[in-house]
Amino acid sequence: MNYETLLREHHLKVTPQRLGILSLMHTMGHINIEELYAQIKEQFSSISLATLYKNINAMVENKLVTEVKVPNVKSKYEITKEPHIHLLCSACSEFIDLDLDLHPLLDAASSKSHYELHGSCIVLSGLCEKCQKEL
Amino acid sequence: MNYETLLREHHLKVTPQRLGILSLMHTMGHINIEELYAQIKEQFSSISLATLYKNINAMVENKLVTEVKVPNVKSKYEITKEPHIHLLCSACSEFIDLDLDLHPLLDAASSKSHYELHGSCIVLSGLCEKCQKEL
DNA sequence: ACTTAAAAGATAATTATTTTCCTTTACTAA
DNA sequence: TTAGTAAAGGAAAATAATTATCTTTTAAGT
Repeated sequence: MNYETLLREHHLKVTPQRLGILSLMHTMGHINIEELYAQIKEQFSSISLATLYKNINAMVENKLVTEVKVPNVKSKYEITKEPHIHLLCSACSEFIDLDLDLHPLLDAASSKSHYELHGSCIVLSGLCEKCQKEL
Repeated sequence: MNYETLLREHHLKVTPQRLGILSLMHTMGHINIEELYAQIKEQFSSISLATLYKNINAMVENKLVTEVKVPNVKSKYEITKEPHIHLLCSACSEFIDLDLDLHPLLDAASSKSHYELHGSCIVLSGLCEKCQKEL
């Protein structure tokens, strides 16, 4: 993925900090501000938290980045991709992404057999494969 | 609805403040802390915001109340009911509730013809009937 | 290179939420 | 019904999260 053109396409100036943020977001998948700040500081030791917020906000406004809000977990951010479902593992708080063609999943959710509906939001909580095995 | 038994069933002490909160939540539907505080103060002029938070949190933990988190809008709370979809009107920020049998809606969302997918969360944004007509 | 608008960084300010501590109240069981 | 107790309420302070302000630096077009 070319982050430089990605920024340009979204009418955002290209800066080293922004390239770093996008690169991290890409490799880490869903990431929250805290984690992102800890990581980015290894590259840009003097980066300000305000800068991070300003950039994230700018990117979210331009829909380059998407904010994922779910109950009990800090907002996570990801580079915008095709519409999809975030299945939240209730054990390790990792997301598993599923595409929108989720009819069997929805059925499972409403019957509460395998997946638990987390709150009344349609974001579903369940155990990821990793955690499933550890039970 | 009997709020007293509702509280007892969820192992929460019955207090006038809690009855007031539940009553407001029931009549107002989805409501955020700010609105709730403004309303509840008319009944309990000396109620503390901390009390409100403590009660909401207790009720959410006991799943008596559900928190609905969506992008760009303050968290709203509702008395827990059957799993359902919150369709957020992008004009007036009201919710329209839909049951989980939403296959045609999902199709519409993914084709982006009628409903707009809001972020990557499956909570959908669109115009409610009221706003739809005003366009 | 020069110019300019925007971004970065530091810090302060705001806003949102939680904690603390003391008083009051709901519930239990005698 | 009332005495005891654990929990709830209220006020204020503390903490956490986010945004605004201001000055310096930098990206990008001429």
